[in-house]
Amino acid sequence: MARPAVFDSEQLLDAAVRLAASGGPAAVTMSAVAAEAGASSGSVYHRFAGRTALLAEVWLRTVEGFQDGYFKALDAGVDARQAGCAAARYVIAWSRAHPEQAALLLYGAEDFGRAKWSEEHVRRADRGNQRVRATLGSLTADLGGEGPQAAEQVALAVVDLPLSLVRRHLRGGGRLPAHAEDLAERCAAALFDSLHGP
Amino acid sequence: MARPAVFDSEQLLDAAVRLAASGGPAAVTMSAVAAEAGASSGSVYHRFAGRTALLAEVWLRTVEGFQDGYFKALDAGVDARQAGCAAARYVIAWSRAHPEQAALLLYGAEDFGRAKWSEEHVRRADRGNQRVRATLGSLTADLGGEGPQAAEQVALAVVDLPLSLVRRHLRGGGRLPAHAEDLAERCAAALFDSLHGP
DNA sequence: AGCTATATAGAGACCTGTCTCTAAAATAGT
DNA sequence: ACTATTTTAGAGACAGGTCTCTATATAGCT
Repeated sequence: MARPAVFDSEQLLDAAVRLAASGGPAAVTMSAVAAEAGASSGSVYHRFAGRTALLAEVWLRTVEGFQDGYFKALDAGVDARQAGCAAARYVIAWSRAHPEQAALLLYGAEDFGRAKWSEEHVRRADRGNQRVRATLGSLTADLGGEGPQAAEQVALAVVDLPLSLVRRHLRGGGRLPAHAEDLAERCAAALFDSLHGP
Repeated sequence: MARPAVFDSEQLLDAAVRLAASGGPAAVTMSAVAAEAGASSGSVYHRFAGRTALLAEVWLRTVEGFQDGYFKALDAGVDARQAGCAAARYVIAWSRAHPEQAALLLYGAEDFGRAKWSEEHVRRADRGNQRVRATLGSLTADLGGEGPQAAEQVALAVVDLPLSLVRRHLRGGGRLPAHAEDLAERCAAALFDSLHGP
């Protein structure tokens, strides 16, 4: 009943991911995305209300894709310590499997223009953040940690520290070494143990 | 013998720091710096060859300013463990004292256009990186760590982890809480101890 | 006062990116 | 074939940034 689409949103977002991975959020312009996907600028504007919306979509799709597996990894372990270690490993494994998307994750929502996002996009971002906060809060409790400092230490162990490891290797075009998962897990475990230890 | 300068490079770089802190490297445009410093664009071009050079200078001045105290902190301790802890604390303390410059440090040289820098600027950056690598290498050895994984773990403890803590609080406009130094030191110590421990 | 060396002001050419708008293309159902 | 609907192509107005260039200002020295 109508002309079939040649370019769908996913294709254009894929192009945006490639651009952001190699040149940062600033490289994601409407015309660059069009060129990267082999489309015209009109096609990009047909799918996205403007650059602000495109940046929000590419960020949210990436973060939500990452979080999907992240929560599964956290649920898998038999005890809290194993769950936390699995989460730390997952950050590395996912980044190894999706290096371009991982490069996106090393930026923040602010770098993708969060200040200009629509309410709907902000809500989607907040929902994800809220879910992470809640999950890490109960992980902290299960690990025997108490107070905001303990929660922060756990967040560092299972989010920031693995991401730092990714940043250290992906910035500069390299790949993640084979031992990265082990290193992330060892560091996370050390931080878990120091929650009560001496 | 000549007209005295109204705007010197430092003033303009200070303006660039303020812009980068609030809007990221993308906000550091020649005209924005001129406006922020109350100068004309001509004055900015008189001091810097172009936007590429300005970005390189503001990044390098910030990093080198940070590293000055960082090396001193690493030298101060009586043993390697204390030196490492002092370094971790220093990252937090410096960021607390210089929140705008700290916001810069959360980006990378790539975000400041490293790919387009002059050879001279690249050399300056490499020199600093090299010095950090060497210092952390001997710190790792003094801590009894062996191999590239140990060096990486030490770097995570005394550079990336404290910076993650800073990122976690400064992104979103907040301030560093009072306990941040203690938290950074505790985490660093835990990572040092897991170098040999079980 | 005139000269020289340096600094600033700001106009304007050029480029790139955003976004709007119109025309054309393509398909399923009638 | 015709129509309704959706999609694409791409021209062009507009905004903002980079960089060049010229005119002007200000100090010390003679």
